[in-house]
Amino acid sequence: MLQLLAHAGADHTPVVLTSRELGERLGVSQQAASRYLLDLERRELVVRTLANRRQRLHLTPPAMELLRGEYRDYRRIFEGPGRTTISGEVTSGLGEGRYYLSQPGYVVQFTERLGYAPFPGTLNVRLRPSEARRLAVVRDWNGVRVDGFEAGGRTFGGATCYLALLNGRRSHLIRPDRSHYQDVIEFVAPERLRTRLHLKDGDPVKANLEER
Amino acid sequence: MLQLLAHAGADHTPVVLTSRELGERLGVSQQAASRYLLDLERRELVVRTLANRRQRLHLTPPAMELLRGEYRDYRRIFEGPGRTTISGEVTSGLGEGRYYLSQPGYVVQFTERLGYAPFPGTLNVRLRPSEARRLAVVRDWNGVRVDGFEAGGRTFGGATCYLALLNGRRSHLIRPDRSHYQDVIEFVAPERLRTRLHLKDGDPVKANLEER
DNA sequence: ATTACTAATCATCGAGTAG
DNA sequence: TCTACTCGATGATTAGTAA
Repeated sequence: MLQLLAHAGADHTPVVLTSRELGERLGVSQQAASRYLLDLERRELVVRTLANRRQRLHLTPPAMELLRGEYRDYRRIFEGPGRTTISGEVTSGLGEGRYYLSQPGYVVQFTERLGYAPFPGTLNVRLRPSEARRLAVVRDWNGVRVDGFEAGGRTFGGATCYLALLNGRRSHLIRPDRSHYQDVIEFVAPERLRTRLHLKDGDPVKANLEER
Repeated sequence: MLQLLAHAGADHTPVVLTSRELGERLGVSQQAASRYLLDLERRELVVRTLANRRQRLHLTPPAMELLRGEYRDYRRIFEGPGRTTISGEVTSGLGEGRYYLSQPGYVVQFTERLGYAPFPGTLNVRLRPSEARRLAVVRDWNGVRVDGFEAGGRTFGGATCYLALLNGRRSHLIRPDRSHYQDVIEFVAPERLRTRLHLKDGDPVKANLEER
């Protein structure tokens, strides 16, 4: 149903579609289509405006995210896992990485889903604009999800992690859902990369990114 | 289930997966997973070899075609409809187009699904190798299907049609499932293109192909 | 351990119909 | 017309268990 609505354009503009039409295209009855819509509405995947007997439908961002996830899965089958290289130079952050990676809410998730306890701090890498553009494709990859949570009266956002070999060392690129910077990216690893790789600000680094 | 198997690599090599594992990953019981497999096997989408209690699974070509169709649908949502231009020069076929397009089995399907009664004959266009390569992407598009059938003791293969503007005229590129040539493509239209466009062998033509 | 049958349960569907 | 309710039938799922 979501796929059908997306094809009809409900991803970018409200679309008028009767439940009878939807039912026909889905091969189910009008009643079933109506129920599906109610269900999707309840799950906040579809927003409906009922103007005198005609419903206008449009898809919410979570619905598009869901469809994009499916798209990613199918693309992985036919195009294979994504792979790219990105290079930049080491830079200093504002100590935010250390702060976030000391939050238990993040630590348990990183440990469970990445398979290692993260060193409490991130390595910041500044990208040149051309490199930043190459990073855009990573958005369409299937990464390891880290969910947002609330703690101590504030909310911590979610992120997606992508396996990386940073100068040959196992690490993960972290992409926060709400990213502030575009030219600085952060890596997390089981060890302090700066020490292990003898890096200082301005040193060039190269990361091999792999999907999954 | 098919998607899951494809991800596990069952598209190119047999994979050992218990029904318990499959059930877990699908969020259903072991019994249900077993039933799904039996069903898929009956529909010839999965081939199973049961070696002493361990089943090895692999996906059949029809299953991959089914998944590819899904992939196409999702890609259309996020990448938009495909569009390309292809050029070549008019050539003479062997009169096969006329023969095929006089088969009622094809005529009714073309008429219903393309929206016009096809002129009984195709326009053949010879491509240079560089152009032929650009045609490869069309394989991943969603086209109009024309199914194969049997008539008069022989079988006629299926094909996929793609909307084209050939020198501005509405027509369809025909891609037979079992294509013999790679450098010659065929177009069908409601009228005799050769006459309407005043074409003779060797004349250059340009086709704007659009998905859907 | 497996796969898969049977029986009971449960969810889903469409017909009829109300608003 | 439209959406969406109730309800009986149909279908699917799981638990228990056999092979």
